Amino acid sequence: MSASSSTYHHGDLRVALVRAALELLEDGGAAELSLRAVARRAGVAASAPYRHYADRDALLSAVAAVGYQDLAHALAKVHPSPSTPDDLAAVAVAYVQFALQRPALFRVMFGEPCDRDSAERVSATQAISSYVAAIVERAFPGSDPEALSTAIWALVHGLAFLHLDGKLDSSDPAAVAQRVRASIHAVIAASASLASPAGAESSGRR
Amino acid sequence: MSASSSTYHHGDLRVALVRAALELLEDGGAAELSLRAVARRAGVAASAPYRHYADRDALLSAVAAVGYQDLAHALAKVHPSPSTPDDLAAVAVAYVQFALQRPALFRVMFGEPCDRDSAERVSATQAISSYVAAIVERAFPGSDPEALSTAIWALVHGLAFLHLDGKLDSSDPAAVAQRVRASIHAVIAASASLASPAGAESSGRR
DNA sequence: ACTACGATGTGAACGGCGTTCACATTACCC
DNA sequence: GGGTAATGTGAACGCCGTTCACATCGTAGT
Repeated sequence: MSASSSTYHHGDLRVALVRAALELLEDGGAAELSLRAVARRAGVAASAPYRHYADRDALLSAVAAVGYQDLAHALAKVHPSPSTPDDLAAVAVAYVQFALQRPALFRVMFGEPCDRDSAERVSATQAISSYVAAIVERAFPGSDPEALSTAIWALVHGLAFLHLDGKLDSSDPAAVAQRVRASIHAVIAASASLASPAGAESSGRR
Repeated sequence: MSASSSTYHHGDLRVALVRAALELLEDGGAAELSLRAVARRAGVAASAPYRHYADRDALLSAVAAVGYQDLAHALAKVHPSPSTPDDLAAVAVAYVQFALQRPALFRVMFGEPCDRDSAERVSATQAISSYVAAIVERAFPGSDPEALSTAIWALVHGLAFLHLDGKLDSSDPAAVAQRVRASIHAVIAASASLASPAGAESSGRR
């Protein structure tokens, strides 16, 4: 914005760098995301970012934090408070679509052995985890929320990565969505049958 | 081996490079895996690898191919022909353990936007896919093998990545195994109840 | 208003990287 | 043995992350 155009001390390099990095991620692979390229795009010298970020990983963590917020927003937009199996499937489709539409950002968020200590990352992870757990508890009140939410998060996350890496065909978005829904519905049917004590013999327990 | 020790044209640089790369991956992060470091470890000039591999990605693909074989071997060792839900859970635990024990190699295999055209990678992917599908068909003959095997592969793959990235605690191997088993059993119970509602043999727990 | 100081940006430099190219060396075929 | 293709070498290019001395700017204290 023009708010900072008159300053020769760039104004707000900290956020400008994150924005430049996001722009590079959008229209180019993650391979082209170098500190020097980000600085170039922001119009500063290659050494300027070090006044605001300790190293490249610190900037990447800030970028990832924005990614987590965007992902959370994309999921929330599907349904404010998902509480049925179909809601859950829709959220899962949105998760995978986010990964496929912004693959480079998704890899920055999840792909690399990043800083575990980054508070932003840890809290974002817990946010996702509790978000999934909340859906599971609403949709399947009788189930073990711990195991079921872990399983569902892993299932959705795995679907995203397998499509991203070309292990599953991602050329047709509709087919991808259908595949995600089919996978989710399998898990969902299971938990439903376990939650309702009516068909006791169907669960095969004990 | 000493078989190639007398040749000044190194003998078999092609496989020596892959072996050097694997050694570097084992006792160092994936970050230290540079072509120059691999060449150094193999005792040749930095440009020598280009006589055998088009570029760095080509060498990485060869390394990944070995990783796929190792993974297949590790899974087969758990059970030669898994056909019950418990067998499937054990295979899933082995999959996640492979990822945690050889994280750098696992990332090379699955992490990056690698060459899709590499025949080795494609066939290895199909091998894993059909392997999972075969287990599913044996264990759940009445189910939709397509959807169910996709879901299970994604579930296991997602569990591996979430542990690898620290999104799930991986400090205690036993706890990890328990978590994997719990997740798998949820899905398994569902498909079993769906596949064979009549013959409810006790397939729930070990 | 002037000055001193801390915050911010610059440019050059270091070593490492992937990759290329001309050149040297070796293995193999006739 | 001599020619040829395969294989390894060393230097070079441009890019990378990172550091450091230095320049520039906003601002607080007087």
